[in-house]
Amino acid sequence: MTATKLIKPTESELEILQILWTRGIATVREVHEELASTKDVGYTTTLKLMQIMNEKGLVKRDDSMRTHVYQAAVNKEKTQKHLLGKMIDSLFGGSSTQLVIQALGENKANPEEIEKIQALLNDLKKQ
Amino acid sequence: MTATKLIKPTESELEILQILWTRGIATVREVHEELASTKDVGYTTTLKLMQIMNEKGLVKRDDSMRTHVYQAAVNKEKTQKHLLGKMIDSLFGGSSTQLVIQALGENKANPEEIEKIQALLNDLKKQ
DNA sequence: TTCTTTATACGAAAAAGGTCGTATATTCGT
DNA sequence: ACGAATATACGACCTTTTTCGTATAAAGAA
Repeated sequence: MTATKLIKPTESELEILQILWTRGIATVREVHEELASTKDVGYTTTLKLMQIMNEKGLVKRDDSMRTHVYQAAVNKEKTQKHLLGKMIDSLFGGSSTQLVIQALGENKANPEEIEKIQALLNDLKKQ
Repeated sequence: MTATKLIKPTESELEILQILWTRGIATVREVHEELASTKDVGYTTTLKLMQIMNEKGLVKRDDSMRTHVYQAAVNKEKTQKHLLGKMIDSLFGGSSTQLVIQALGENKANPEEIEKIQALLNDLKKQ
């Protein structure tokens, strides 16, 4: 199965993608240790998950060595945008602004990032 | 099972909640017709789903009549915030600002709503 | 009244996700 | 060389979610 576009990663798959996006490349062992520091899970579970992700095309792997080396095969920003879009549709009636308001409402954003958002908004207004 | 707090509704449950949040109250038939306009699903499927949601405490129903009348039992904004928080953690490394930037980046926000967001940001900065 | 339509209840099975045990192969240390 | 450690493959199983068929009761039409 070759993922041409727009697969929705599951929760567990997302955890693994996070790690791969950060590290660039990693072995199953490395991914697993990082996962295991947070939650209680067996090594073969992580292995199996990554094998499935490979079949789905979410990750690529170099299996020329005994220890396979994995990397993400899907783009981080694209994936974020895709999932975000789904959430906007299913939870916010299609209004991204509504989501933004909600996100800003509760959470603590630091001043520096607020500046960044304001600059972005100014750009949007000009168009 | 009485849902005091923080259940994560499934995709399908969210679709139904959407409808109930919009309409206020609705029968299974009404919910089903609205669902069926979008996707291909049987009546008893919708019924079952709503029965389960009732058990979970996601909806309440008045069954004093032969045709039961349902309404959402969970608050819309709370649910949005909850799910949003999960997504921020799992997809944006805990940074709500990152999510906001991503959401604003792609999508078309109308000028009026941009104003609203800017006002909100100004408030945040003052604190 | 009797047939048809429309409700709910309920069980069961299909689908999807996640978990792990076990088999087997390779590498490493001594 | 050989036992221990470490790798992948793979099947099986358990939950949760989604789907629907069938039974049964109430209401409506004729």
